[in-house]
Amino acid sequence: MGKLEINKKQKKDALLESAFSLFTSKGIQKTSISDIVEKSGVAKGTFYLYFKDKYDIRNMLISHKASRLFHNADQALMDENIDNITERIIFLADHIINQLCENKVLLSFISKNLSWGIFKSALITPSDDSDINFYNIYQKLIYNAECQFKDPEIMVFMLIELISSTCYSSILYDEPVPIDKLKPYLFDSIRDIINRHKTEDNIIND
Amino acid sequence: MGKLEINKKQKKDALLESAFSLFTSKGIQKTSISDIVEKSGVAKGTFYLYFKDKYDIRNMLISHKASRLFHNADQALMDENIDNITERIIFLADHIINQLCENKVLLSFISKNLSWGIFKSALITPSDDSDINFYNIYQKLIYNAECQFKDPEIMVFMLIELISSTCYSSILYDEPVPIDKLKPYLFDSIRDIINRHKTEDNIIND
Amino acid sequence: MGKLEINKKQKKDALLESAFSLFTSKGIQKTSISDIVEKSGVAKGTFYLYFKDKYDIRNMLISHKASRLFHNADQALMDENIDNITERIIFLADHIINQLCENKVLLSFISKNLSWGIFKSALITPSDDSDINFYNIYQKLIYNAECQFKDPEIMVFMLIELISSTCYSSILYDEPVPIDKLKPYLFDSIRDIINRHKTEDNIIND
Amino acid sequence: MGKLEINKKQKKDALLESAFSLFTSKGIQKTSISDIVEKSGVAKGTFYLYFKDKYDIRNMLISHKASRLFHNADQALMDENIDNITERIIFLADHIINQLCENKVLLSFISKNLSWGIFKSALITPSDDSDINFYNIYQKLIYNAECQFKDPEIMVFMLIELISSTCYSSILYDEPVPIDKLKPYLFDSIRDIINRHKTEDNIIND
DNA sequence: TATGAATGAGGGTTCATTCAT
DNA sequence: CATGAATGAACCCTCATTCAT
Repeated sequence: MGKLEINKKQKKDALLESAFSLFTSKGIQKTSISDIVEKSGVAKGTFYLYFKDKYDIRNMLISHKASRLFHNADQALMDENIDNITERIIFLADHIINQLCENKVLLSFISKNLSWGIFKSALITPSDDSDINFYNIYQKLIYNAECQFKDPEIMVFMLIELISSTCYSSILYDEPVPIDKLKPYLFDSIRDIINRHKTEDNIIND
Repeated sequence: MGKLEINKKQKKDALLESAFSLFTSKGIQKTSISDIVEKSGVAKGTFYLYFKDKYDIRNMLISHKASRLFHNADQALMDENIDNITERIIFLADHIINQLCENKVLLSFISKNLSWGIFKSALITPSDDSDINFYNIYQKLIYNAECQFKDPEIMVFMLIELISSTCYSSILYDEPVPIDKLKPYLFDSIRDIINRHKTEDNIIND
Repeated sequence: MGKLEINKKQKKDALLESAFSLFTSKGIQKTSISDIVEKSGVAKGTFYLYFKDKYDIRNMLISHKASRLFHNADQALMDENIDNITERIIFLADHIINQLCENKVLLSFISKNLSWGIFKSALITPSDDSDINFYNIYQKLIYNAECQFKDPEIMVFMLIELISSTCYSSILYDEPVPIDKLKPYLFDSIRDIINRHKTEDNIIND
Repeated sequence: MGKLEINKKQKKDALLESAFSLFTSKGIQKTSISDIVEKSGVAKGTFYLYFKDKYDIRNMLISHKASRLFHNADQALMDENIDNITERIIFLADHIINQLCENKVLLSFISKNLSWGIFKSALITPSDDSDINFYNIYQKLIYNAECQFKDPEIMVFMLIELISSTCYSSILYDEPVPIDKLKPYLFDSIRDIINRHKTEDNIIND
């Protein structure tokens, strides 16, 4: 990579990092492009060399940050030896929840956006610097499962919506209870949802 | 109520209705106070006699509109004769979902805001023109139930988060499936969540 | 007129005068709205209370200034006693040319714009503060003439285009000759054009 | 011409052609140097190796395009056998008008600029790639005429101003009438102007 | 010669808020 | 109470120009 290319990457990364920092500290609406370039130490025009507008940089950030969450969880799953699909999903959920507990600003940033719409648009399209995306993980899980599902897409949809919306309030505000108190109930519901989608000859009582 | 007071109420109502219409048609961010007062036919300064800013009027609207949803569902429930608490909750959920299907702009307005945080701030505080609020309905349901629950607040929290976040995508975008296809799965999950919270001596198989 | 209305008129007039001064001294392209409001001593937002943009204020100025030119010439014509339509037109042309000689910045401002297109859009629509417009003068001239014309609109068109485009260069740059040297030729051509449009039974040798 | 010189000429020509295309399609004001270099497929800095700024390239274009108009008309005139100076001028005017009718974007580009000022600065100075210029044609016409003129420069000035300003409106907007309806009147006026400039012993009645 | 990333001043425009009427 | 003209800071974005490569 030439000197110039390194310089460009540094500029873009500086803008992404500054934007993330500002978005999470003062909110997207209150963050201006002036704020971002000032924090990045580049000129205003430089922003427009790399991004269309504020929402362009936001989408890139969400895509990037969210795919990292899933990638990390998936990596950790590989080190475990869990043969049960239900427990594999629980493991992934738990791992992601734990990452979000450690990184609350990230949670508040992607939180409400980490729902179904974003999966289709952001996670399927691989981010610049890696081949990881949510669909690889999803397919590996479902197709390698020891049992069959009916409407697996609905199942995943319900899991993601339930997990993301309950965790947001619980992790960030301890409302209605802290995440550790919520988890048992949440994992029970995850199991219920999965079981409801198993085809009849595979029902496993847990 | 004197002529002057009626006049004041008319102005405030006009502002609320105009704001709702604009918020739902062009979004809150893109709606300016100029827009609101112009549509209301009042002067700009008048806005500040009734509301602090744009977000003040938004909160009043959410509170008002959401409590109407629950109130309508509760009224309809009274006409039915359902003795089973689980099915009473299902009935309420179904009724609210149907209202939102009929009124998609309302859904997109309160949608993501119709989560736990808003209940505490908006629904508990009774709105100006009625005594209805969510807590009345909640208490009537839980305390008159034929069985006992452990952690009922967590149960309600999970129900609301699951319902509101899945319906948003399903009703508005038919993603991942239209609401009619989602409902069976959703109601099953609601039943599961409720059953998980019943104290052991009350378990009812459904 | 209330105090407030006087104040408003003063603001608008200040903006118009400042804009005219700047347009004529540094050109329309180089004049910014910041320049105009600064010279007017009003806030930037105030500009947008009265005008849509820079070209809106330009059009108002052209319309206003051009109609004044014709009005002045027409007033002067009334004091004369010229019964010949050709010489009445020459008198008007001469008077307007003289006004433009006295006011070269005005010439350079409306100059190239003072052509056919502008008559239709700007001069027919009466300006705010007077009923004068070009069409009144035009009709008075043509319909009260002692003779008839074929295609009078083409005649007026050719006269205006010839006069305005030749005077621009001659008055402002003495190119190819100063206006006083040009006038005899110009007036001869005006007479020729008018004669060409007289219906046959009215030809007057001059 | 070396390979390098050919390359340079290609770059400059690409810039000129791109600029002309953009100037005529979106206007000079709205065309940026970025637009020009992008369309040309050269780098931004390269523009400044050949032109000072946007107005520099515009002037070169006007000069080049206008001289082609006159050159074409003059070439066509040579194929004719018109011994009358008046009709030779009419022929040239007609030919140029016809070229402009065929190429309205060219008309709108040079239109209002095709007046006296531009002849001195643009047409007298021969363009890079040809010896043609307006003054050759002018001198050939006047000095080879079968009669003498007084103030021939004023005559040409008036002809050009009359023709260019009336044609602009008539060809582009059919205002006040389409060019075909205007031509008879215009050519009559051209004849009148020429006749007025003939020295007395040469007057030809037409 | 040629490049194109970087600049940053300056453009037009919006709009929440104030306050004299 | 109600008005709406006035404000002016702040916004986003463009683009001519430079200069290290």
